[in-house]
Amino acid sequence: MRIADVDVAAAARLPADPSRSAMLALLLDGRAHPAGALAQAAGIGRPAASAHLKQLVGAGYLEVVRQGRPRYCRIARPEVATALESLAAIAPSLPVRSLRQSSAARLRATARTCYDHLAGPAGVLLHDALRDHGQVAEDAVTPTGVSCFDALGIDVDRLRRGRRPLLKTCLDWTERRPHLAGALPAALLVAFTDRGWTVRRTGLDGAPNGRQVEIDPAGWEQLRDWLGCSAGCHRR
Amino acid sequence: MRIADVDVAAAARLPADPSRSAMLALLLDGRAHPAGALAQAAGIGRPAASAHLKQLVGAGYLEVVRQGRPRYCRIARPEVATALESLAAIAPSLPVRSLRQSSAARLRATARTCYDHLAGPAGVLLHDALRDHGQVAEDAVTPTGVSCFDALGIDVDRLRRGRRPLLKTCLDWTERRPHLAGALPAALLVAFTDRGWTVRRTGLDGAPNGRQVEIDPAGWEQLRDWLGCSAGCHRR
DNA sequence: GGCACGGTTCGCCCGGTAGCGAACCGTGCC
DNA sequence: GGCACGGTTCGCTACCGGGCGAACCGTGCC
Repeated sequence: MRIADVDVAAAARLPADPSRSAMLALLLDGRAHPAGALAQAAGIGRPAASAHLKQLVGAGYLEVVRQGRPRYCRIARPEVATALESLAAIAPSLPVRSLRQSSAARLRATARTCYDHLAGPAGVLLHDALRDHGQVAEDAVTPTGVSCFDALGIDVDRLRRGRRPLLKTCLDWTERRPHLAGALPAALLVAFTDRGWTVRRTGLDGAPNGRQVEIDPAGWEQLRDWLGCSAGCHRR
Repeated sequence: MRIADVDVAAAARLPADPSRSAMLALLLDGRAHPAGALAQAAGIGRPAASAHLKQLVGAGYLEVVRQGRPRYCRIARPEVATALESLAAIAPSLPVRSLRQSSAARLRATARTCYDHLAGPAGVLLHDALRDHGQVAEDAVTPTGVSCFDALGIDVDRLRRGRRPLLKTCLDWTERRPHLAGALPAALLVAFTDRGWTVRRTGLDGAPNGRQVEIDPAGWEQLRDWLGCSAGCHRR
């Protein structure tokens, strides 16, 4: 491949836009993100983000994975990541970096919600702990689990009577590992929030979507304590 | 260096323009080129090329070397070349490639003129041969050289009486090695052209600058024969 | 000194394109 | 079926930025 035979300008045009490069920078973690999150990261509206993603997918930079309702995008080929990183090597440093922005990024890294239940690292940790300690087995709640959740004020039998599935395994696209969805995880998030372990946010950029969850260090410790306690429930 | 801390969009903006990427592609040979040649390669006017080069130099992509009147530009850091090559790896192939364009590139690679004398690979070859074989020594023509050039119909003594320096060593920026400039090399180019070894072109893009020189394979062979003959002049 | 040439600056035009709001669509949930 | 939500399409506006012509500048040559 000779440099004169390819259209370098076309390749550079896509990351040359600040909105697209912000999306790509977020996607450089190798994980898949929904279009809405990418729009939020770029600071633009959904229509604009949709147009950008259309271009990026059309150029073969990104690929789309369907997982439930939303569309998840991730970097399609390692060459794309390589090109972005080599561009970063000659890129000037960003002049200012707001505290709000950096704290938002840190927040996003530790906890988020998937609709109405805990996802992200905390969601995966919850999934692993409940499965390891026997409260959950094969997408079902075990008898030990019922009593353990009852201690948090959750009536598993009542949830089981509802139309919503009690428990589903959902692949977490920010962690690429499974977390738990369904009526029980939703109730667990409510229980965690009631106890102040997790706090609903109004949105990273002030938008009132209320889908973000904050776990401060103290809450994180208490949540992990409960997960350890749940192990005790099992042994008991 | 974290990807979120640098302005990837700013880095990609420069090669995203077709004119700039054409210049950069030409400069990827690692050699220095004058601004006019870069404008020609990009197919734009001098003012536009000047503005582009100003941006590329300001961003640290290129550096400027002064050599006589014109300004020569070359890639400043290897990281820039790396970034361009990694962009080329994900770039789409150019749809069409005109025969005229490719033949022009091939032509530029083998021969060109520096104002009125032979430069490029042929100019360097000429410099090396004349110096090796004793027609030229220390920017002066030797007695053996005088008789040898006389065989081509060149009156060295007459040239010596002119105001223009007979011989100067000039660093060839496309070869990064010295070639010969001055009244004698200019007369040599005329002699070569009279014999049909070299042919003046009207310009790569049809512009009537008449500065480009073509050497077809037959002419190249004859020129090399004469350079070998000039060695005989020395031994004689 | 005069000329020629490469390069630069300035002012203007114009095309490409990102952005938004509004409306629409499809899907999952209840 | 109805609702809610994520995503898309459409139409429009506005801005950024590249291109040119004209004029100017500096330098090398004669």
